[in-house]
Amino acid sequence: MPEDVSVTTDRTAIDLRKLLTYRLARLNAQLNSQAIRILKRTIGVSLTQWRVLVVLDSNGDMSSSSIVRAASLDKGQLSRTLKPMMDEGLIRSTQSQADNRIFVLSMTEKGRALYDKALPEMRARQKRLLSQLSPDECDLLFDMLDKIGLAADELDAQT
Amino acid sequence: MPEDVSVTTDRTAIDLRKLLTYRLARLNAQLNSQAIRILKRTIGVSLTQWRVLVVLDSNGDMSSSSIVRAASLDKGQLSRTLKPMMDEGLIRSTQSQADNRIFVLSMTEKGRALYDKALPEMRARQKRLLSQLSPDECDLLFDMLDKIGLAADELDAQT
DNA sequence: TGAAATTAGTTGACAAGTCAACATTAAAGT
DNA sequence: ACTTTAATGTTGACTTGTCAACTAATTTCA
Repeated sequence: MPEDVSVTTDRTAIDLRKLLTYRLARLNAQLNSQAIRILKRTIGVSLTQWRVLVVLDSNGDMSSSSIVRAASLDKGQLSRTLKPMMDEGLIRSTQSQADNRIFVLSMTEKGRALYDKALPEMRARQKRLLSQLSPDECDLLFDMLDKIGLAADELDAQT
Repeated sequence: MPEDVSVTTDRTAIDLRKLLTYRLARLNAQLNSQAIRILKRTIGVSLTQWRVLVVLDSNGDMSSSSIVRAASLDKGQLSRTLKPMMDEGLIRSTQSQADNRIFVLSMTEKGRALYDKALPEMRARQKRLLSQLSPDECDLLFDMLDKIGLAADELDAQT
């Protein structure tokens, strides 16, 4: 393996690793690709498709726009995600009688079967990822993520 | 504002908010778009371009592949990122005499000027994002991010 | 030395994420 | 009632991220 070609002495990546946003981006990319790999292998759905199923399972039948709000997805992205899911019979859409703009989405039996098939591994993974943290640390982590998000909101508000 | 159309009672987003990977994805997206907005407004560079400048500043002149390693970027993505930066004179590339495959990249005066212009706001932002955390909590946060990343590595290794 | 393996960097192909325009329908305000 | 405003969901355009193929240069090692 050849030496890194650095004109200065090598302070490699020290600074970057102290940058919160960079660290989060890296970790997120790592976790994303892991989830994508697992989902592809076990039930052949995309991560976004999986998140739709999670939302439908935890919130019950709901409209596109409700999913957009619940999962903070882009509505265009969601619209395009749903199409193949309906084609493959994972979800079903029924137009609301009360509001003709709205289509209520629900999991089909096939959708639920796939969901249930991948759920154990996905749950185990979440647990495993947090396994090196004490329950207290875990709570604190979620707290801190909240605080950081709020701090970001405030920054936006000021500008 | 119309009511959410949910057939079941509304357990909205409770489950999703407890999912680590989902939370990280959300926060990351939020921070990303904030950084992109700031960089566009202040000096008109993309986030990836900015990260290249950060790496070059902290590590000194270095090759593409060193940047790839330091910042965990895709080498294709980096190659395409560098092109417009050279066109606009933010960085300069010199072929290594020792190894003809390697082009050593360095910031130009113009590149450094832009970097210095945005740096205060970007630094202030990082600080601000962490301002609601005590120094201890902050250290713990980085620790936990490390642990989660390692746990993910182990999961990958087992499969 | 010289064949095989490795590395640097570019390019193409494609998936995922973001933003804005649009038609349709419903809600709000006068 | 009716004009204005806002919400739903689809689509197009564009950016970013990811993976793999490829050429050229270098290293490894028999």
